Amino acid sequence: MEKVLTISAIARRSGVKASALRFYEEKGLIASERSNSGHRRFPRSTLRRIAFIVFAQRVGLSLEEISEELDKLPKKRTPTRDDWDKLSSKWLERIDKKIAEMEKLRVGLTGCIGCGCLSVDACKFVNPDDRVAARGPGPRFWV
Amino acid sequence: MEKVLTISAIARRSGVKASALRFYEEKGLIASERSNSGHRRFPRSTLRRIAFIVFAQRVGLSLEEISEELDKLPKKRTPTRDDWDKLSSKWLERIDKKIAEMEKLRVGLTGCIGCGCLSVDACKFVNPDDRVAARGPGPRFWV
DNA sequence: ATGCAAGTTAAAGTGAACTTTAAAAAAAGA
DNA sequence: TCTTTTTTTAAAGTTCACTTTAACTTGCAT
Repeated sequence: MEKVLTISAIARRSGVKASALRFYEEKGLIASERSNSGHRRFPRSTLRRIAFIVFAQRVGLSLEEISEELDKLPKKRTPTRDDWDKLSSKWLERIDKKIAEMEKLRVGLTGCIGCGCLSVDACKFVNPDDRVAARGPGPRFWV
Repeated sequence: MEKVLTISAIARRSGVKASALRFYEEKGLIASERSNSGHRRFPRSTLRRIAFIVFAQRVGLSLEEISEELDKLPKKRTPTRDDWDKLSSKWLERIDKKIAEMEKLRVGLTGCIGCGCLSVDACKFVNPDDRVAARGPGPRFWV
């Protein structure tokens, strides 16, 4: 069991492509030392970090948000299970919020089918006020 | 109450920007006649169509999927409430699937906190097999 | 020694869903 | 009539999360 891992070893064990790992490093989400020849050497703890990233993405966090979360981990020592647990607690909120939103859509949909109100004027689920405002250019996401 | 609406009227009533409406028309999601001078004139039924689009997006359908759904509407006559209801039934499935996925993440998260297994090797929620394969370049989405 | 796999970088490309820009024409209000 | 607002088009720009490409250097096995 090696102490450090190459990029392909990390990729194989995490299921995240090497190109994505380089991208994450560029964004500061993970870090590596270099071998004499300049090749990346990742500490084993990187695997847990990547697990966090992947899970957080599924929960709906953007890489920027994930980055902010990861910045809360202690820098001087290897994060303990407790450190990780603290970050994850935020996910429950997020997950519950997502579930709640879907439930709301579900109720809205049933309601709209029931009353036939699927129109911009009447249906509060398609109402502008109910949607998030676009921030800047690019795709608009409906939280 | 006018029979046809200008693009700004549609934008105001739907909360969807004129630029997005033009984009939707380009993609064939909505259609318009033209005035003598070449200005768009949308039939009132466009509002309902846009309501459908916005709602469907919140449920998680892509514009392409939405386009396919809209193509199922009758072309010869104005769609009835029944026509719309048929399309919406697909949403319930989709919503329930989304809710189920979040519940799964929730259970997984609780489990991972409980057993401290948030690692790539042990946790089935961050396991590669559990994730969708990337199809082509671009962002990867975890269904 | 030779050859191939694996690693490096910077820069450009990708896909979705739009937005912005620019230049010109038409409609509406004072 | 004059001015302001609205609308038109085509083309280029934007964001996110990566991937691909190209040109090169290293590592490892034969």
